[in-house]
Amino acid sequence: MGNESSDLLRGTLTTLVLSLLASKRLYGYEIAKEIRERTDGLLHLKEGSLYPALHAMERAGLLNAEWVETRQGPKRKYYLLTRKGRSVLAERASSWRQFRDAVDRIVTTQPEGGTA
Amino acid sequence: MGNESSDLLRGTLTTLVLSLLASKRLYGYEIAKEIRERTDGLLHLKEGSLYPALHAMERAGLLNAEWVETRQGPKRKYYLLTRKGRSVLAERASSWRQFRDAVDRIVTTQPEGGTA
DNA sequence: TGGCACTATATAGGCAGTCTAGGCAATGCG
DNA sequence: CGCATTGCCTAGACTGCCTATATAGTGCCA
Repeated sequence: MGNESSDLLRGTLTTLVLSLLASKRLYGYEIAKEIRERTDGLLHLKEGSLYPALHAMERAGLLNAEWVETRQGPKRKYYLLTRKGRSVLAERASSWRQFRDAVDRIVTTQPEGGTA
Repeated sequence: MGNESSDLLRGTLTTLVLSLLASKRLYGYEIAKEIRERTDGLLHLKEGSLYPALHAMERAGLLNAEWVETRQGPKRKYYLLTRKGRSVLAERASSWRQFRDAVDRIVTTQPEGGTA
């Protein structure tokens, strides 16, 4: 029945990215690393998911991008929230909490019961 | 960018159904209703999602089904957890909590910041 | 009698977001 | 030189939830 953690991630990835970018500008590779580290490896979005998502968010006017040369290594594409991105983040974060609480209302309840 | 609440649901639907069936046997239509009511309409899985999901879970050995005639109206197909279903529920519920906490570690943090 | 709403299950086909798998380029290290 | 790491990117596959539709029995009301 598919990859569970990918499916859980679905619909949350955008919210996660927006949340990280709320406090400081980050580049793609860094976003992936942050999420991995801040969740002890539990969440790790693949680059094949992240970059297209970033592009979509940019197209949707949620992010602005800016290329930055580095002294060493490849150049980085930094992203930061637009005003619209900030307001979408607020909505998204709110729906996440509602969704989370709704699920908890059903899942966290664990009464004893018989087995078939 | 698609239907957000559907995407959030993705990967959780199975867990929700298993959770409900942990306490008592239910039929499909009833499951949908319960979830809608217990979450004040916030979560409502469509029949086109629910029935195929139930079939898949049955095929996977998580549920047993049993047809029951009713005095009035169409007959109902009641589902109840198998032993395997119960153990999968335990795993699923656990990953849900881990996922939930991981997301909260990133999303719930909302520092002030400038806008682009 | 016809029409509608509700209960109840079911399926086919579509959509979209994540993944797999690959490519490109620069740096540093053994 | 080969390899790991950083860093970005894309095409195509996968898959689970969706829309839309079908079937069928019941009850209600005009």
